[in-house]
Amino acid sequence: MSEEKSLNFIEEIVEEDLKNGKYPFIITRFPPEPNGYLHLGHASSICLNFGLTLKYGGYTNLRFDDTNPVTEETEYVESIKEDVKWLGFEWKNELYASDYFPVLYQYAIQLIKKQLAYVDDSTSEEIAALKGTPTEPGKNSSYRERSVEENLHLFERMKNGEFPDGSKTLRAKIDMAHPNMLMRDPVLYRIKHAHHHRTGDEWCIYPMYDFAHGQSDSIEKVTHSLCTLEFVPHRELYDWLIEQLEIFPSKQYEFARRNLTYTITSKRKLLQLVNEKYVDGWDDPRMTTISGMRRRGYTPESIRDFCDRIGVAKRENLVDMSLLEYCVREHLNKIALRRMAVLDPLKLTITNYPAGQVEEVYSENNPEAENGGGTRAIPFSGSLWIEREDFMEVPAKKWFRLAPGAMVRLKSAYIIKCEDFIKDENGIVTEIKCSYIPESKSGNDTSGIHVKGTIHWISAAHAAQAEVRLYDRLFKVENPADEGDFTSYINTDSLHIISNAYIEPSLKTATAGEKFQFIRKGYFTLDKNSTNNKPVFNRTVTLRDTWAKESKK
RNA sequence: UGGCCUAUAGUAUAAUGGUAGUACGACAGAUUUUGGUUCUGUUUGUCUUGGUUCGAAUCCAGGUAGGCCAACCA
Repeated sequence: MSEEKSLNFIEEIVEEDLKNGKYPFIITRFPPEPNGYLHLGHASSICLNFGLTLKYGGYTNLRFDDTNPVTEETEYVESIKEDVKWLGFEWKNELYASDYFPVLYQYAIQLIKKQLAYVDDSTSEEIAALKGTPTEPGKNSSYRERSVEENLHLFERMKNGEFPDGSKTLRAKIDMAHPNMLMRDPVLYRIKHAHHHRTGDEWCIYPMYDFAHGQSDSIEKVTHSLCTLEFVPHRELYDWLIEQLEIFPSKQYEFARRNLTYTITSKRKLLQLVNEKYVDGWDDPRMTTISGMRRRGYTPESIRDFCDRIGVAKRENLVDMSLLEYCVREHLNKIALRRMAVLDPLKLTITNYPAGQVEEVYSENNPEAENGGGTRAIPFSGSLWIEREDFMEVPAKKWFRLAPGAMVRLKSAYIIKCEDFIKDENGIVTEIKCSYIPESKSGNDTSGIHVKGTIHWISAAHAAQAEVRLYDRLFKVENPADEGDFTSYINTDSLHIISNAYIEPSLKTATAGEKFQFIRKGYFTLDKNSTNNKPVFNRTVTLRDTWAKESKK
């Protein structure tokens, strides 16, 4: 069991830093901006950051990067905390970049005094115009050479609320001809007379990401500050600010964000789906948000396993959804209780079963568990519901379910033979008539008959009703974020509601979030929309279906 | 006419100058009272051209392809 798993490039850096004594232990942080719900991409980052300190010793902070009051809300803070906890991780400290506003303000004053920052009266258009382009150098702002005293004075007045939004900024004084656009006198502070979710109206100037993130890392003595690839060009500025401020040298390392086929992992786009009502809220089970996946029936274990399997690297990627499905099936197969549910009912009558007779049959709760996870009693009678798709009037090749004259076993009960079937005037089959073999009862079958097919069923008189929600992929194309308007790729058929499925009686006492395998149909969980009269089940994922493949040939 | 990042089966990820491996997928078979699970097998790969070396996926150089950078977003 001691096989060595190879290290990803970040683990290699950490091991090296630990080995040569650069740090006695490591500190990481997970730094979400509270402007949306967490999604699968964040899960990857969470597993990385927390996983690292769990593995190597140290701790991880949860730090909200709340420097832009206009997009941030307490609701998001709460959902983020819930999701991180649910995924199974514990942060050392709950922190906010906004806690550092006073320190950050002092840092800015330090820069001004070192003549490394200045107050600029340019409009954002003017700043953009002087910025140059990636291939042409920018030009100095005419406010660039203000004196230290004047800058200090103006910056204080900015803080005091003497200027309207957008009228002034504090900029770092670096190099307008720098090949890295981010080094061309980046804006450090902007004026926003906006209410902040934590500091209220205390501040009307707010630091930009670049003047908050690295400094927050440094204040917390974060050793390894992990972020995604689009921040690579920011690293130079990150290091420059830390160096000029002469503060703890946190180091930034970048990894590639994960993309998943047939979905999007962009907070902005997910917000759009919510706002434009393509889905029913952030926790819609079709969303790859953590809360959506939780509601859909995914387990934290399966998500962590997925993140572990896809690993961490620096190249562009588009991970196959089938891997995620594999992970959740693997876990659910071990833990989900087996139950029977008929989603598309067809009446079946056993003609030689004593009229009015009811008996109990026993079925194991989980064949993967020890002793089958125990058994439960299921009422059986001569009048049943079966799945419509389990009968074929003209059987296909290799078909081994019900067909005229064919035999199948009713799961955990008897072997039956199809004797006849009834159609209505439209040619729709309305009822199957079968005979059963009394000696074939599960557990003490003395019939000597072997059948290939086993189907699930529900006794009509004992059936409970449920709503079942079947989900399909939200997008029709593998990479909806690739080009064009992603909303044009939305699969308009991603939710199929079955309002009157039949479920076995034991399912009536299911509790929210409980995991089930509806035999032969897939994994399901009880939705929060359930009522006492009508449970609602979400399909997490189907079972692998080799027959579906076979029948397409 | 810039800077930076990246390139290994269909997908994701190893191999850290010395036998190109693993997982998912696909395909075939065995087992099965779930066409599930489990088990076995098969399949497919180092972007390109040079160079260094006894030996290169790995080091070097030039190409090519993809990505990121011109918010008072993060």
